This record gives sequence, C-alpha cells and structure tokens, in this order.
Amino acid sequence: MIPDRPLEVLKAIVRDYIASKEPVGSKSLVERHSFGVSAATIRNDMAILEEEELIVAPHTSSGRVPTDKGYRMFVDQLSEVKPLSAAEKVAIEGFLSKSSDLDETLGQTVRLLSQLTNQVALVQYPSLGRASVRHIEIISIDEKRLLLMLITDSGRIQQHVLEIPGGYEAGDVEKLRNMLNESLTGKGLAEVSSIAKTIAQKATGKIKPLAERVTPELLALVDANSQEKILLAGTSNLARREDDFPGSISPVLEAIEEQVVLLKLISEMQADQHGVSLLIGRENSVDALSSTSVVVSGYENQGSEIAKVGVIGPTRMDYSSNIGAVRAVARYLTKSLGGPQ
Amino acid sequence: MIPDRPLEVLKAIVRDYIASKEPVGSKSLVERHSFGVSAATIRNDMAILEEEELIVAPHTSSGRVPTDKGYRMFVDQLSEVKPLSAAEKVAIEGFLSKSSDLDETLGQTVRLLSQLTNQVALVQYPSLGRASVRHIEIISIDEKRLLLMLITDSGRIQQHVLEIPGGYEAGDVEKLRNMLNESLTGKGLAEVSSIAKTIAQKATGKIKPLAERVTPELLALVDANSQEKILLAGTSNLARREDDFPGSISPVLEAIEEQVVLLKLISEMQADQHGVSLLIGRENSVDALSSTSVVVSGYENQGSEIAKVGVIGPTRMDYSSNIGAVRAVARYLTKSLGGPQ
DNA sequence: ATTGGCACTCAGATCCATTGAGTGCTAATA
DNA sequence: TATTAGCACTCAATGGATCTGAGTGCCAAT
Repeated sequence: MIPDRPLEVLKAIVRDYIASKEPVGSKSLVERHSFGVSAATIRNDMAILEEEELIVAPHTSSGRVPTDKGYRMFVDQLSEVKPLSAAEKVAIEGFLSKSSDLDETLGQTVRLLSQLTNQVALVQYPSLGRASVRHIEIISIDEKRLLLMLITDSGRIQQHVLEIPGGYEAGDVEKLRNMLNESLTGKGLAEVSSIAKTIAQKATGKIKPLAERVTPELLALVDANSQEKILLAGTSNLARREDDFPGSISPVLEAIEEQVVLLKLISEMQADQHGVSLLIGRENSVDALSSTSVVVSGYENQGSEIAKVGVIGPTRMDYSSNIGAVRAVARYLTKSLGGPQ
Repeated sequence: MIPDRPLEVLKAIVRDYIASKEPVGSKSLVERHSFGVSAATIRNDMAILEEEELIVAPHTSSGRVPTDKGYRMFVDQLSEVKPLSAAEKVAIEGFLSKSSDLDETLGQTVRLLSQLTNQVALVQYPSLGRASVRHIEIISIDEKRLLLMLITDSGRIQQHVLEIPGGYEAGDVEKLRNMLNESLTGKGLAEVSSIAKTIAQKATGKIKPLAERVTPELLALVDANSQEKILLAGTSNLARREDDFPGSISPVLEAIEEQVVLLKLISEMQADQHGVSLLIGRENSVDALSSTSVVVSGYENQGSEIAKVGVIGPTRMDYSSNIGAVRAVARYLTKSLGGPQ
C-alpha cells in the first residue's frame, strides 16, 4: 500500500500536470503546495511512486508525469467531484426542458455536454431491446404509397414509407392495421418477429398480398432501429488539444467516428461509485484511443431502456469537472426523458 | 490575357504542387513535363504568372505555389473532370439504391462521398420552402398523449409528441384532424401559418381547447423543420491533412461544425458549367476557412426541392476528382430520391 | 523569343556550446 | 528511522554559427 504523503504527492503531480502539461519536479511541487517537508523528501516519495509505476520520467532527468495507473489511482481517490456552477446548472435546465422529441433532446444534450466540458461529447441512443409495441399505424400517403409507423412504449417512433406498386384499398389497410394492433400491442419487440410472420400467413383473400408486403417492412423497422447508434458533438475540442496526442490526432478522430468501436467500448463500461464510469488511457482496448480517456454515465429513458452519455478526451483531462458534468447531464437527461411518463 | 505556354506552366505547377506539397521550381518543372523549352524560358513564364498573382514564392528564392486566383484559373480551365472508376460507380449505385427513407439516404450519401473523396463531405437537408401539405395525421399514443404528424408532398415526414394534460376524446381528435386536412391539404407550408390560426378561432365547443393546443404545435413543426440542416461526415479526413493548415486545424473544424456558417456559405453558391460550384480559399467569406475550398453541387428531391451536397477540404486538393465525385453523387442522389415519384 | 551562365538569396539542416531544471546519492542531522 | 542539505551529474531545450543546395533574376549571346 502507498503511504499517505506519497499519495498526496501523486495527487499534486496529477493536478499540476493537468494544469500545465509540464512534467512536474520536486522543487516546483514543494513551492506550489505546502507539504511541510523539503524537496529531497518529496524526491524520496516520488521514488516510491515511480517504483509503483504511478508516475514516469519522460527523460532521465526531468519532472514526472502520471501514468495511466497514476491517473486511475487519482480518480479512485477522488472522493468528491467538482460541483457544477450555478450558471452551468441553469444552462442544463434551460437546454433540456424544451423539447419532448427524443432525437432533438439527445442532439441538444450532446451539444450541451460538449460545451460544458470542452471535450468531445457522445450520447448513445437508447436500445430498443426491452421496449414493447404500443401502437402500429398505417397511413395513406397517396395512391401507391403507405406510411408504416411503429410506436414503442418508450415513446420512440420509427417510420418507413412503403411503395405499393399496384395500389391498395383503404378498407384493406384498415383491416390489416387492426389485425396488427390486436396481436402485437403490448408485445416485446423481440416477439414481433415471430408473431408478424404468422399474421402474414393467417391473412386471407384481398388482404394477403398487402400483409405480405407490410410485415417484412415492419420487421425491418424493428431490426434497423435496434441497431445501436451514437451521436457526437464537439469534435473540434479534440483538435484544440492536439499537443496532447503524440504524432497526429487524425487516427484518434478516425477511431471516434467509427461508431461500432465506440459502441463496443462504452457498452462494456460499468458504473462505479459516482454513478460514472471511466476508462483511462490504455485501459480501453482500442489502440488509436490509447491516449484518451472516456467518461460515461448511464441514463434512463422512461425508467426502462438504458443508454450511455459521456465525453472522450485526452488522458490529461480535468477528471473532476468532467465527471461532475457527465453525471449531472445524465441525471437531467433521465429526468427530462422520464418526466412525461 | 495569359498566353498559352504560361497557362500550361500554371497547370503543371498546380498539379505538381497538389501532388507534392513542395513549392515547384523551374528546373523540376522542365524535367517532369516536356515543354520543349529550357528552364530559363519557364522562369520567364513564371514571372508573368507571378505578375498576374497566379502564383507566389513563399520565400524570395524558392519554388512557386499557386494562389487562390491560380487555383481558380486552373479549375476554370479544367475542361473535363476525372471520371469515376467503374468500382466507384458500383459503390455509389450499391450504396444509394437501398433505402427509401430520406434521413437514411442522406446519411449514407454523405459517408459515401467522404470515402470517395477523402474529404469532409456535407449534405444539406432539402428545404421545406416550396413544399406543400399532403396530409396531417393525429394519432393517439395513450390517454394523455397524441402524436401529431405532418407529411409534405415531397414525402418528408415530421412528427411531434403532444402532451394533453387533461386527456381528450377520440371523436374530437377525429374531427380536428378532418378540419385540418380539409383546409390545409395542398397548401404551401408558408400558408399554413395564417390558415391554422383561423382554424383555431373557428373551432367551437369541445374541440376548441384541443385545436388551440394542437395548432401552435403544427406551426412549430413547420417552423422547426424549415430551419435548414447539414449532415457531415469524414471530419478525420481533414485532420489527416493537418500540414495543409497553417497553425492548427482546430479553428477550421470549429467553423465546419458551425452549421449556420456553412449553410450560409453553400446556399450562396451557384452552379457553374459542370453543374458544380466551387469556392476556393478566400473566395469564401469565413476567415477560419480561408485555406479550404468548397465543392458543391445541387440535387433535387422529387423534382422540386433543391439542396446541396459537396465536400470541403484544403485548397490544395485534387479538384478534378473531387468535382467528378461530387457531381456523380449529386446525380445519383437526385435519381435515387426522384425515382419513387 | 530563347538560352546558357553566373552571382546571389535564403530556408533548412547540422553542429556545438550553454543553460538550467531536475535527479540520485551520500553523509549529516533530528 | 525519517528527513535534509549538499553536490555531481544528466539531458532536453535553446540559441547561435555555419553549410548546403534548390531556386531565382538578370544579362549577354544566339
């Protein structure tokens, strides 16, 4: 175990390094913080920290820099996160209380979070996994086109325009809609697949061709949208911190734009004590992201579907405020989405 | 007017510079192209070009680099653009023929274009300006919520969930919907505003409160979505060309993320001889974008609404292939969107 | 109009000395 | 045993000084 003073030294190193981006040495450490001991003593402590691989010296004779392990210990020690300023809280409230449309809300949220943190913000669309059907609607657009809609109990709406080359009759559409609703309302999305097929088979007479045309599209709707999705904002915030990335930022930006990778990453993260979960540097498995950290928190949509919201930035980030901001935004988001329920 | 050979020299300079990013000198010019004259002669020609501000020397004694004006002359001379490879055509066809959903199609398009060009691609959502109402639908979601939908004649669909705190009666909703459709179907979106207000006034009895609740939301739908929007893809392509930007890329990325700025920019651009329109370097008025060029082309949605699609990248870009790709994608997009009509 | 020749320029690379923040170690001290 | 002062040492960064070479502009010859 690491003794007390060295731990304090670690914290100071992390904080100073985050603030200055300069490797921090024993001397500047003692003059900036009041440890009550001399630089030589600090040096001894630093030797311990180095032994434990919590810090490293970029060059033989220079200050020290936290390792991923060092950052990790730092955030784990972080008993309290920086609370948001009043102004920030107002901003959140104001931003999120406006709209009741999921798309719009998420879009605003992610922009808000990126501004709050000066990092790249991301929000995951709620998965449809556990949602169930509230209502299915078929609307006539014109003689040869129908609009098929699927409304889930979480209020999410998907739609798709259907071409019916041979046209259709209003009565048939009506009947089919009733059939679909009778058998599907209340069912989980996972069940829709099998049930919808039997409907297509059960259908008789004039309705049959229509049913055979519509049900596959319904399945496609369910499928296409159970595919997860991420919204990003503030990419330029990453670019502004170019120097925090060895070589070039472009591989980092590429990795972030690659939704699949990001999704895998954040879906594997589990919340810790603060309701927030972190991946620091190489703790994540994506090579291009080895010098970034990810801060995410879960939010709930209507108390059931859960998804993540968070930020991604250089390992050398202000963990305290970012954790605070992510947590706050996740809470307000849950509130804002769960509210109308 | 610029004589023939100097013009050829300009073209060669632009091409070489685009390929190498090195200022190009008279000597390397004569050995790479067969002008049939000596370096000294080329130098004389270069003096003319410099006189016309088509090229500049970064330092007193170094090769020359095209100015914005030089690039402009280059592209204006460009009689034929590089055609797409067969593979690229197949990629476009395959990509775009899949979906009939506007959102999805545009999303795929922009990703496709960014891959094709290795630039940041952008696509503008079709404006609703000249669209008219095809149908208005109000669907019951649950006891206290309605879903209001607006379908335009271009097949675009907007929706919004409405809270009705006091609940509602199905019959009233039915009546209101009929009223709305009778008076609004076929009308231009611009007219909706005034008409909807009179409906709210004309409504009597039980329907009145409902009408007063619904019509403002209908207007909001029209409003919120006549607000233009841009979709971006391939931001990392810009980062990969960091060295093409003096200082840092981050202001460039910021400007690009600022939708309003971009929208203004591209909406002012008019197609030229190739059906494609360019802004080169400082030809655009946004300071942060002074070392980028924008290549856009218009596409049509259902033969009526028009919007733009294109790429943005460093001034030192391969204009020929980018123009080709943008033009091709715009055409396929028009085809793909206009097809179902 | 074109060309060979030539003096000139200047950014960039290379080399070298200097500087100074920071270290590790040792011996003295509390 | 923990702390500290002292000191020799290291090495990245800084700032000349010098060298190199691609490239120019100009002039006289063709």
